Amino acid sequence: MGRGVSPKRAVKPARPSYILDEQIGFILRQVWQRHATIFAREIGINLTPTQWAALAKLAETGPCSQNLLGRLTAMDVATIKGVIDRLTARGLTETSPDPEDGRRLLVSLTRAGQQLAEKAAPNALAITRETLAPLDAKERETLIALLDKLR
Amino acid sequence: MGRGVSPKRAVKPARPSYILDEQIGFILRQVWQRHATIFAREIGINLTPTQWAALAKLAETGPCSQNLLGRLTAMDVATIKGVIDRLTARGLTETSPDPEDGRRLLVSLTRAGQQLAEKAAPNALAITRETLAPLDAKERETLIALLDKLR
DNA sequence: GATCATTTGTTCGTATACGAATGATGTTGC
DNA sequence: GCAACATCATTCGTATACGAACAAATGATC
Repeated sequence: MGRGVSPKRAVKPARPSYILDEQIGFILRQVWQRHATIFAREIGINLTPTQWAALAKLAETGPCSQNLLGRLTAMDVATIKGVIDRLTARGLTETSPDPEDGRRLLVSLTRAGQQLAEKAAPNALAITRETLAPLDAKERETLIALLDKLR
Repeated sequence: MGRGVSPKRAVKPARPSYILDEQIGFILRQVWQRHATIFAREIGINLTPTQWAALAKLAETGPCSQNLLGRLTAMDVATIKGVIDRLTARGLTETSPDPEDGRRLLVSLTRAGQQLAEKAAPNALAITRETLAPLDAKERETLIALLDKLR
């Protein structure tokens, strides 16, 4: 049925209106996956991207409260707690109550955490480079600028 | 130590070499997060981006094996199994052994799944539009082209 | 200074993610 | 036909993610 009805335009080829592979969400997911793969291979020590974000941010800004660290690293309060719990269990971070605010939990790097952050930073930079390797300098700049508008 | 050694260039201002917010991985994470937030608000039905990817792909290509569906939607075999299990429990997909290959588990949309996919597709397109709303047409095109190189 | 709203942190429940190990089934080479 | 290999699916363990509900501490307001 529906075959040869009219010579005018027949039935629409029924091209599905939604193509997953063309959607920005799916593309972002795949690009992130590729980056995560590169990260796992190159970071050297046993660290996830999230754990590294927390360590790097602590190294960058010094000790801060757990929730603030979560905001600085774009993590939910529940997520940052899990991350810090695991880093603390590994002796890379330590926590103490904030004397100035009884609600806050101050998070800081241990010496081991500091040393690891220093050791891993070059690898992390290499990961950034390798992720962007398919692009030339101008393309990299353009991409970052465009993504910045979508943050 | 190292203080006032030479008047030539003194001590480097110790600007940390690794700035989290400038790294492509962190930027990608934040952009993805914004997209996920838009998705959750706009998709209408109770669906995660991953679940929608599975439904949309099934609607696009018809029934296929669970692992192939996972590859088409960029999911690990363990992940796609969880997704299909939950979609099947909700009556949106169904599975059956492949008569041609005893290893395969054929996944297909139920009628309810089909109807939901049709109903959600416009919302999904709107999500894509809203995610890219901060960019004009040319910028959108450029961004997609650059991200495609990084997939 | 008592009340109310905010902030901080914890916990629970659900849903991705993915590496690794395992077992069942297919395919290929010989 | 069978041995080596690849593919498919399941399961386990660990680690994000995040909404929601909760309790403790703080701040704002009158």
